[in-house]
Amino acid sequence: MGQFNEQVYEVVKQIPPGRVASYGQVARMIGRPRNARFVGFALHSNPQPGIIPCHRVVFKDGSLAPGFAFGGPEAQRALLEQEGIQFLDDGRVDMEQCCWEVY
DNA sequence: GTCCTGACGAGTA
DNA sequence: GTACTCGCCAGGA
Repeated sequence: MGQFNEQVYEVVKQIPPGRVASYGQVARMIGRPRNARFVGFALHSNPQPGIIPCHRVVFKDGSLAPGFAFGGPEAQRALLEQEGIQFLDDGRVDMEQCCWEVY
């Protein structure tokens, strides 16, 4: 595996509870602003169970991929709600309040 | 070994 | 405002 995936995991692992990050944001953090695609692909390809909170990585819009792998979008929504993430009426994450800020 | 596809995002037409 | 294309890397067939 290339370091790209490792970097992705490293960043995603650092997302604190109650916060979400977009694929593009993660991609930008690892120095690959155009690799947002592969951020999601990396998580899909090699999700370390219990280490990588994939559910905290969402679209820039705040919504998730159509074919999620947790067991349905409902499962993810439940997980995010448990962490205190607020959902909009559209069923999207409130990126305005929950977007992960890098220190 | 080569070709194709894949959890995105931003720009252009 | 909507639709389409390009960019980028890695893994599977």
